Amino acid sequence: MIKLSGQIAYRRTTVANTTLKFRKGEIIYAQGDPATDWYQIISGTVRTCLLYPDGHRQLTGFYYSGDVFGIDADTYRSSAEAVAAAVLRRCGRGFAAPDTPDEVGNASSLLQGALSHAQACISLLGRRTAHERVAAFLLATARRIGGSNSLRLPMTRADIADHLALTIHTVSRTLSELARRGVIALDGPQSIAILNPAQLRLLADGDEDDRLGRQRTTAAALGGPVATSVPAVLCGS
Amino acid sequence: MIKLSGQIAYRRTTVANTTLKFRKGEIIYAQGDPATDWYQIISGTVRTCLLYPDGHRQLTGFYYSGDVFGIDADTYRSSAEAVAAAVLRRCGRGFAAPDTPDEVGNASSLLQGALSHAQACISLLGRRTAHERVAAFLLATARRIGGSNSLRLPMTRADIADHLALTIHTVSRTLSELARRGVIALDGPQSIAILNPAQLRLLADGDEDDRLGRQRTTAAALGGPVATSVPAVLCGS
DNA sequence: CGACAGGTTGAGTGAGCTCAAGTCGGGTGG
DNA sequence: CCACCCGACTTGAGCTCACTCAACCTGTCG
Repeated sequence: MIKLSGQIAYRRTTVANTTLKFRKGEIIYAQGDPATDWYQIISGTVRTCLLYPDGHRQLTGFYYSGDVFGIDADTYRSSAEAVAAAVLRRCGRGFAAPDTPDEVGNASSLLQGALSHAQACISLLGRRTAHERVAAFLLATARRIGGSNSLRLPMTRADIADHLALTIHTVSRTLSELARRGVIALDGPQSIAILNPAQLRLLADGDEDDRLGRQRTTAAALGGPVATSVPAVLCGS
Repeated sequence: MIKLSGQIAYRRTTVANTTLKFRKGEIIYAQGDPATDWYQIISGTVRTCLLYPDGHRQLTGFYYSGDVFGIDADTYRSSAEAVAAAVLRRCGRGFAAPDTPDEVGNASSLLQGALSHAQACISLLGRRTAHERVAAFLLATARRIGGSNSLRLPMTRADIADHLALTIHTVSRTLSELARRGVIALDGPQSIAILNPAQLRLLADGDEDDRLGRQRTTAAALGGPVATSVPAVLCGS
């Protein structure tokens, strides 16, 4: 087990901050459960997913070492499952109280983090083509867990597909094609090296000029995070 | 509900809570601006949108009378624009401070609301077909601004399309088909009556059995979360 | 070894995109 | 008042990208 040998100066919260272990695939909490606790990942990977009546699921995020998840108001809006074996710290209902200025942060910053995560998910889904989504996903994942340019994906193709609202076939095909084009290299299904980050960024931003002759006004495709000084197009009137 | 600890009890709220008017199409704040204020809608409609480098946009939400928007940590992650003429109350940077227990609520509940909004957006985008998205959008909008079963959409088809990640053509076609099927009635582009809410709900939940002979295993909709055994029956229409 | 889960790849199909008219209504000017 | 324009919307025709169906490969585990 993990020993928290004095790294935290002094813990005064008598709320049980227990350490839990989950095996691959285990459910941490289910959609609809009362949202009593939130969790911080000590090691491993966790996914949160929305389940629909028709059986399909939408993964709303992957969480890695250090991340916090399970921030919900009343009941959990999504379920959480271990993608790979995970060690978690469960923090009992402290999040609703706006103190805990130490450690991971207070209620507002936790919620901000959750909001940020949700908006990242929207960005992924808003991108339209499979190439854009996969490229954006790879970049986001690499930024989070990538050592230099290689990363080991802890999740399956099905997880990626349900995260990007694609099928596993399309995810697999798209990765294969990126590898064929030399943008990435696949060393087994889980191990990916990003050979051409710039190209991948172009793809993620919707620039597909290389694939088709389709010209877009990507002249200013420079990596400005936002800017988009908005040419003429703005909503009329 | 939420306990405020004494240490942050007081903080003067002399910040200007000003009332502002915006004309149709006017920008309230831009993506990337420092997020100093949040807003409450007194009247009118507002949309928030993410802008991508390639020019396309993802509307992350529509906000109506009483709603609050502009909750962001550091800088605005999306821009906000008036869909129709809007009167807003601007609330200066109070949101970062966990007080303001009066009026619309404190920081945590505002953030919860924003999070809830974001997750609704994810649900819309995660659903797959155009029919599902449009049906879900209509239901959500009717729940929010619908008097009984008729509603007047303040936004254009382009707004709806950018919200659902579809084209205006597909939105228009889908609405026309729903009208043709008698699920809704169109009285001009903006005025919609929901004639068959149950049917619309079925469509929104991914049940399209009525449209095609396509059988889904919806009989056991409560089955395993994944499974996908799919007994290859009746799939070749 | 066989069974099975995860992954890849090919062939064919169709939902939604693109391109292209055409309609409708409101505003403006002659 | 009508002619004209323009923006919003609708609708048709064709195409394409991602889904479906299907086969096969690979590695792991009992």
